[in-house]
Amino acid sequence: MTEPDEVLDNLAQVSFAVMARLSQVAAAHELSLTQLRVLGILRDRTPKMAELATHLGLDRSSVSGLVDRAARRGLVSREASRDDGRSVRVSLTPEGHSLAAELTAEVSRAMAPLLSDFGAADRARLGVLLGRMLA
Amino acid sequence: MTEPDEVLDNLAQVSFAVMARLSQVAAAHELSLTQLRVLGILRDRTPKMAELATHLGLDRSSVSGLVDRAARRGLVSREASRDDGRSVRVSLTPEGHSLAAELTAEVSRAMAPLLSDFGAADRARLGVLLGRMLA
DNA sequence: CCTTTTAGTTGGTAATGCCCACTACTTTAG
DNA sequence: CTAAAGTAGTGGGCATTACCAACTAAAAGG
Repeated sequence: MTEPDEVLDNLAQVSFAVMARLSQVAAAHELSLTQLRVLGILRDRTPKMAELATHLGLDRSSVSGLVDRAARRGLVSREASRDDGRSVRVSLTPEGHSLAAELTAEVSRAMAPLLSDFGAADRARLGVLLGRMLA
Repeated sequence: MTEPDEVLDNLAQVSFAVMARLSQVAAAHELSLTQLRVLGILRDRTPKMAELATHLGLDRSSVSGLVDRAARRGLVSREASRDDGRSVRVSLTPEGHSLAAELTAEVSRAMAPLLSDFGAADRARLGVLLGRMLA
């Protein structure tokens, strides 16, 4: 009998639940999940295209189009690097910043129900365990 | 100051990490994440199209194409319901079943590193906490 | 019956994300 | 210093994803 690993199974299930909620928040603002991620990443970074691609786990060419569309909406802007004439730095516009802030709040609100019946101690425990997974 | 909720933040991060690993497994078999999900769902179910759509959180029309492509690869098959001439039941072919089994194993293998420095007690604790989120 | 609801498919559209080829700039060698 | 090799980003071509709206076929209700 193939004993399914319950922890991993739950982890996958929870991850899908999280993604569903994130997608919903994104969709409410006419954004894809990836665009949401981009805004999240740019909230405290100003990476080159290639770095952004690495963060997202995507091909550089995919990020080109992604940034194109975000720029067309006035959410991000490209600035040429002065130290390297090839690279481009991507950053949030003021508009992008305020949207990102709003999205952060909405994401928290959307995810909170997942922990609705968690006390402070359990939340803390979970936070620590999840944190160790990111190490 | 916007105090970021660390638990939720970690949860989102971990979820993205899980998705990345799942996508990798899927891609290694020329499947999308959604196709992987379909195979997972069909492993212990034989739903109608509409039920499958609900499970995936997708539009019925999206599932039509999804099943089309999976069927073209010989992984799933459609059978007309006899009790309802409109509905269609989707099920795994033998080929789909063996692929699904293989994928299950690979998914476990791909996700395991996330818990590499977890002892049995921590794994159990995490499993319980995650399980409560799914209730 | 005849109308309304339901199941599924089809067509049209936009976005995603890959690979490959290309340009432009940098770096390294010779 | 110049030629070759490498790196950054873009663009085209492609299949897939997923939406909506319109459609066909079957079922249910009046």
